[in-house]
Amino acid sequence: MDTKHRILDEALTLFSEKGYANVFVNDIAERVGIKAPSLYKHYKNKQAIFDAIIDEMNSRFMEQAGSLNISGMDPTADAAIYKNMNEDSMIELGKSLFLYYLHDDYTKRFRKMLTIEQFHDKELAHVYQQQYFEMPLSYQGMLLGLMVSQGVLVTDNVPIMTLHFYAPIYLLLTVCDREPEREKEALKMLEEHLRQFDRIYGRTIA
Amino acid sequence: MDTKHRILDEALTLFSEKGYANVFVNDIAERVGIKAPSLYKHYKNKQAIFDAIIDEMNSRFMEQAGSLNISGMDPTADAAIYKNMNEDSMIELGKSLFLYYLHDDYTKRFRKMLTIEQFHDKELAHVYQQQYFEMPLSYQGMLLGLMVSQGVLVTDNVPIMTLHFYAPIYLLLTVCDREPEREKEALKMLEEHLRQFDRIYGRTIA
DNA sequence: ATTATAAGCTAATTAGAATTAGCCGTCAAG
DNA sequence: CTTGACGGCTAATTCTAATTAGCTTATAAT
Repeated sequence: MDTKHRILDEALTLFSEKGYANVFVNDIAERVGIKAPSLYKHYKNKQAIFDAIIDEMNSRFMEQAGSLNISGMDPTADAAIYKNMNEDSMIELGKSLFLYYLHDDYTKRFRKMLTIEQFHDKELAHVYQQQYFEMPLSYQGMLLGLMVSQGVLVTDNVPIMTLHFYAPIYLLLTVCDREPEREKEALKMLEEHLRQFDRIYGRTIA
Repeated sequence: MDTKHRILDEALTLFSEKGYANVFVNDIAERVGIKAPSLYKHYKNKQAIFDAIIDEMNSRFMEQAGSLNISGMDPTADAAIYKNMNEDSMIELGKSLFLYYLHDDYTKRFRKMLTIEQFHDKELAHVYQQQYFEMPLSYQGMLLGLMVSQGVLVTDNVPIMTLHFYAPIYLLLTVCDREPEREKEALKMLEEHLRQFDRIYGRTIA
C-alpha cells in the first residue's frame, strides 16, 4: 500500500476511535511513519483526508451494492440458497453475516467513524441512513419477500418482518462496537433472535 | 434558571449538535449571553462543564430508574394497565412513549451527545449501554414478563421477545435523531411494528 | 547527464481557542 | 456604611495544532 493510501487507512482508524476533531494531523503522520508536513504532499489539508475517506467509501459501496445484506451476492441467488436451508444453517449464515460486519476491518472502522460524525453535516447523516437503514432494509426486504412468495416464510407485511429481522442485528452490532467484550453475549442473543425469528415467521407456523 | 444551569443547558444543546470538540467555550458563552471568561466563574474549565452535564444526567436517571420504559412508573402498575388494553390503545401507548423519548428536550439532546461522544472514553460507552440497552431491556423485560405470566402474551423466551419489542423502537429513534424529517414515516413503521408485535406474541395467537 | 517531479524533512508561521489576570459594580450580611 | 463574595467585563497570555516555506534526495524520463 502506498503512502497516500496508508494515510487514509491510518486516518480512518484514528477517526473511528476518537472522531475527526480529536485527531491531529501529527497523529496520523506518526502512524504512517512520516512527519506531519509531509502529509501535505498528498492531501491539501486535513479536511481533504476526511473527504477522501468518504469518497473511497462511496466507491466501495458502489461495488458492494448492499451493506448489511445476506451474502453480498444478488438477492435471487440468496433466496434460492435460503429456501433449502434448515434452521441451524440459517442461524450459521446469520451469525457469519453478523460477524463479517462486526469484524471486517474497513466496514467496522467506517461505521464507527460515521456514528461519531453523523451529526456534523446533513450529508453524512444521509450516508449513514443509506448504509445502515435503507440499504439493508431494502435488500433484505427483497430477499425475505422472495422467501415469502416461495412459502418459506409467512407474513402479510414484508417490510415490518424485515424490520423485525434486521433491527435486533443492528442493535447488537452497536452494542459490540461500543463494548467489544460483550461480543459473546451478543452472539448468543443473535442466535436466539434468529431462532425465534424462524419460529415466528417460518415454516413451523406456516 | 440561573446562569450556572443556563450554561449546562446551552452547552448540552451545542454538544448534542456538534460534539464536544467542535464547540468553543465562546459559543456557549454567547448563547448564555455572557463573555467566555465569565464562564470560568462557574466552572473550572470546559471539561468541567461536560462533566457537570454527565453528573446532572446521572442524577436525573437515578430518579427515573428506567430510560426507555413504558410509563416511567413501576412495572407492576404498567403491566396491570397493559393487561386490560386492546390493540389500539397499546399502539397509542407505544407511540406516545416513542414520541416522549423523541421529543423530550433533555432526553433527546443527551442521547445525541452520547451518540457522538460514546467512543471517547470507556465510561461514556458504559453510560450509553446502560441507558439505551440494559435499562430498557430489563425494565421492559420485566413488564412483558409479567404479561406473559398473566397470559396476555405468549412466549418461552421473554428476553428475546423484549428484544423484538425494543430493537425496532431503538432503530427508529436513531433514524429520527439523524433525519428528523422522517418522523412521520418512522411513526407509521412504529405503528405497524407494534401491531405486528401484538399479533405475533399477543392474544390472537395465544 | 540533466532535469523535473515526487516525497520527505526541519524550521517557521499563523491561527484559533482556552485560560488567566486584574478591574468593576452590586448587593446582602454584619 | 462598609466589606466581601459574586458574577460580569476587557485585555492579555499561553498553548496547541494546522499549515506554509524552503531545502534535500531519489528516481525516472528526456
